[in-house]
Amino acid sequence: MAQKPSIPKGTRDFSPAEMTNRNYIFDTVKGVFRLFGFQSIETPAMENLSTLMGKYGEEGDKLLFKILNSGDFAAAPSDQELLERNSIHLTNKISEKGLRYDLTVPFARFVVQYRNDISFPFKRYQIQPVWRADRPQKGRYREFYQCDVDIVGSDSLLNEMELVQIVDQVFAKLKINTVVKINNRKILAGIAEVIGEKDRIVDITVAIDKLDKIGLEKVNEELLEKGIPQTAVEKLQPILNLSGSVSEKLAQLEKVIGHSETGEKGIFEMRTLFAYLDNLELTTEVELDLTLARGLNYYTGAIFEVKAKDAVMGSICGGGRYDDLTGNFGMPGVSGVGISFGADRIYDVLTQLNLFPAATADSTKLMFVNFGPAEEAFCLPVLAAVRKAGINAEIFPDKSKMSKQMTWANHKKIPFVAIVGENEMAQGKINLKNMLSGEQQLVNPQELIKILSV
RNA sequence: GUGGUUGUAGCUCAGCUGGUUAGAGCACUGGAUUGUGGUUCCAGGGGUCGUGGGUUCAAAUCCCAUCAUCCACCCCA
Repeated sequence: MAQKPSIPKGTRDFSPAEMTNRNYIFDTVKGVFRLFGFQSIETPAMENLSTLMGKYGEEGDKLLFKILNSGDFAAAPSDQELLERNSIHLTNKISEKGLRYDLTVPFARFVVQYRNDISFPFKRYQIQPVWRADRPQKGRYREFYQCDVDIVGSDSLLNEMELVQIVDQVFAKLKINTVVKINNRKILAGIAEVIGEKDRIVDITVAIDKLDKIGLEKVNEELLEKGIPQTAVEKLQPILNLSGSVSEKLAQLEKVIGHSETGEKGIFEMRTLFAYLDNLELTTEVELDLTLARGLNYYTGAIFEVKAKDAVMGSICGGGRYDDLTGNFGMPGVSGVGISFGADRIYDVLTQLNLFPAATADSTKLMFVNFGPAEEAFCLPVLAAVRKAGINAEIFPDKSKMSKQMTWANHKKIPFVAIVGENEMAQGKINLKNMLSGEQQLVNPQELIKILSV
């Protein structure tokens, strides 16, 4: 096969048709964000590695795309360092920038950097691509768009409530049935504390996160494998078996971890949030899921994850509260909470469920057939008038065979074609063809605009 | 990082246990219809069978390697 050009693994091109659908998602999301008082910002694709490293856990650091330093990067490391072949040390010498892994950490950096210009609480949204050096598979890309909304500088649980409302409204508009799973890192920390394995919180949460996927027995196996003592695993069992309503679950949980200060605080936060949510009219299902963990290191309070009920797909939306992210950049004591919509997974879900709207309001409505210079001269003023009336219109740029021009209009799904030749010009009229019905009618320019305006 | 799947025309794929000029549908180009697309009919162009090596009289087909791909695990949007 002849060599074909290609793009890197896990990246994609977007055709005009795909962009129409992607813009439908972005426009929907933006509309809801603005409705709740969020403002847009953008940050660069690349950040200093010092900004990104250490914020996402060990796994996250591995998945960062690093950018090779410009110039003679091979001169920087010493012979000794080159011989060591230690990738981590070497990376520090030859790369100081990386592509952003998410939008939350760059946002925290932004907040600290412009703290004097920002009036808190600061509510921003940001829709940009992020990059992860993951192995691509279904619903997983190396370049994908996140749509983030965050509030920073307020620890009110009203923010958590509004984020759930935003999720609810976005997916209601997109007509995706969803379930919002909510948990709290403080509860997870409380659990780890109570079973006497405070330092193993990551291993414990990662294991119990798999409860509905691999079942209780396998979770216990994994916990033991990771070196959690039998006694601790036993203490965990009542928590893994919790059932009932949200308040029932929380009451049972309180008996077990209530004497942990952190755990109690987590329970209080969840009670408050669910009390708020009870008073809202939500379309989406909301549940307290004590097995929800989420890998990102920086979460400290509520955590969210949203799944589409009718589609096979990982979470399409996720987020949570982070109390000290800005502290990493030298601005302690500022709490933030936010959520991120995965535009590409939402796209895949909408495709799976065939939920994209058929109407394409942004495409061409009228095309003028081109018969040559004389006809052009007649059509161009009419075309200008049509555009002035706000109607998307164009003229075929070349004088080619009519069937070619018609085929082109057809492929572009243009609903009306204006055919103007000698006969029409003699009458000062336009032959307007409806491409759906095939009907044609002779009209003057004013009538043309009137017909197309409806 | 670990395991598996698949690589044949622009796209989606067929090609049985190795056998002569490698096929189909869609797409494309031309014609039937020199001012009419979407339907129909006819004709045409387009393929180092991912790459490299091996077995064989003979390889798209069997073996090895390699690259790419998709899927699953890990982790995550």
